[in-house]
Amino acid sequence: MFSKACEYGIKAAIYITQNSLQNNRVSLKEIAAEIDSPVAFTAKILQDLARNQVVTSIKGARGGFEIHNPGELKLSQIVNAIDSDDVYKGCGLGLVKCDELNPCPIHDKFKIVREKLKEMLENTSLKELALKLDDGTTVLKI
Amino acid sequence: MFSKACEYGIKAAIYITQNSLQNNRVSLKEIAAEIDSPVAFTAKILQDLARNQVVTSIKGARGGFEIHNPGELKLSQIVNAIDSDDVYKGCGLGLVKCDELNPCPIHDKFKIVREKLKEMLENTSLKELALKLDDGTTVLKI
DNA sequence: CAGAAATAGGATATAATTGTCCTAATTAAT
DNA sequence: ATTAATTAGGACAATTATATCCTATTTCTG
Repeated sequence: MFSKACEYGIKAAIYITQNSLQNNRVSLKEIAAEIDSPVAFTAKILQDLARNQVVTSIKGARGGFEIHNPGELKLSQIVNAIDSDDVYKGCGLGLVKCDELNPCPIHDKFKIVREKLKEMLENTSLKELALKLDDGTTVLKI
Repeated sequence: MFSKACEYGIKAAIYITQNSLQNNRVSLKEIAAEIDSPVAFTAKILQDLARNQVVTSIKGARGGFEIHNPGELKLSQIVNAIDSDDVYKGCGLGLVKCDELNPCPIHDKFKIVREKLKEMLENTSLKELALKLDDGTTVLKI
């Protein structure tokens, strides 16, 4: 569904949020350890998210990553930054010009799934996901 | 969402169905032309679908592909054969052990999407898709 | 039976994704 | 100021997905 990069990106963002809510800045190393991802690859993804204003990066000693508006930041912004919105907006069969007027055979049925996904990504904030980690009802690893 | 191979596979299967419903066997070349896919790559995918009993292949001159039970064949069987059921059964964040007891942060919300997708794939037959092509309300190309 | 038309399948090529390594730049702390 | 800790980013390596090419095999047709 999502690329590996996007999965890492979402997990990283949730973990950063969890810490930013406690005014705790976290380092790349810590993030990668916590979400069980390759350090250097995660670095690239975080650079990307920083360029897209999803996370704020602070360079230098005691630097790291923060997220300032986790209540307003939605999963869709991360997916968009890393994968593109194709996963919840594009045609299920990859047709470039598939739309209501020229639908592919699975258009109508797939639309329902896509809408659900879109709705879910656009209405889920990083903050609510981080809080569910905090209370121990969910996990980021294994 | 689906791999390119899977998209080609679905399109090919729908086109074969459309022809099998008229007792018309179709060749690889014709299929690839009709769904706008690379011929040799499509051949591999059809081999795969044949191994998985989705399509029947007939070798030799006047050979080609057929589908015998399009009313019973569901999209899920194609997706399963080519991609695997991960797309509609696996964890949204790629966690191997994500489940009701040990859910990832997006588990509950993602589950809804996944179920919709599963339902859609398991309840959509090749026959109904082919009929929608026949009556001109849908298209396979562009 | 010979030849042509088709699928099967192995080998290889290309592109995209994932992952690693090294150096540069930045900043806090001493 | 120097050093240590940290992110940025370029270059490269490995893996997987996509695509091509060639030969073998099968089967219909004449």
